[in-house]
Amino acid sequence: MPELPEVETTRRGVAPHVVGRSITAVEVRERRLRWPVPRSVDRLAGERVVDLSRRAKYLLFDVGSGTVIMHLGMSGSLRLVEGGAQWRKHDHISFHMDSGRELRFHDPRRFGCVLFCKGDPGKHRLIRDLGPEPLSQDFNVDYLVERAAGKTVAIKQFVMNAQVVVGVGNIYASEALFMSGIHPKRAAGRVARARLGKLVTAIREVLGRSIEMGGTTLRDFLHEDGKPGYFRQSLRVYGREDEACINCNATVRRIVQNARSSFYCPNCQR
DNA sequence: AAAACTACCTGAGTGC
DNA sequence: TGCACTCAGGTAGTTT
Repeated sequence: MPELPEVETTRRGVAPHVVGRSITAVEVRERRLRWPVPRSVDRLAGERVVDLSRRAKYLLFDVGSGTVIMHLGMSGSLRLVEGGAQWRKHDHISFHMDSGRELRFHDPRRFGCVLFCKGDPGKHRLIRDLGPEPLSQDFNVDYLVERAAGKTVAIKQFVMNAQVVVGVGNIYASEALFMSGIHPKRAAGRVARARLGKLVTAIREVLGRSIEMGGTTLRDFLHEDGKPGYFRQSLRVYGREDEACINCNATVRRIVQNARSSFYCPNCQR
């Protein structure tokens, strides 16, 4: 369940080991990810990784001739291993680097993807219609007010819509709505401007703080093992059904929206 | 056009 | 101990 902070943490952890290095070989052992891994990925041997950036939860490996577009889905992870290291169950792809190490793509549920895009990745179908990055200046109250106007969709689903803003997954949506005192079922168009402002701040804060925590607990990605879980301990409502609200002591509730659990305080969130 | 629903997948957890 | 079952969740694509 990598949310945006984990993807960013992964990017920062992996970048020093791949940017500026050449790929010497690519091994694809399991092609059946969200979409089949194209043969163009196998042919990346000899390419140099010029940059590793992120757009939404997509990792973008700029290799000069194009861009590897990677998504970790629900259960994906990247790990650097010594050359020739044992393949683990669910290791699907290995990028051999000229450092002698290998970058392994691991994804038990195979919801992730590894694609190759020639030309501008910003024009790729997966990228082109995405909303602003939550930590950018483009994501602000004026923008959100404009997008929410007249919308009857629940605010929770609205903020999880990647065409509105990227990187707000199920957990952070619950957290941000709690922090801004908005009921998850409230129609997006019926949230007052001031509270949309609070929501912008809350999303920024919760994502920003998690990225910082990821930074401080950053594994070295050479001996990565297990889940970081660096936000688990600081969740305010998510997963706390039937427990006392940390603000008012009322009982935290869980409802299901679009087949996703939403946690909220019926007293603090209206 | 917008909203609702479906498919994809495996590991963890639960109940019998 | 083991089987059968449910749940979790990102997101593109399809249906209503």
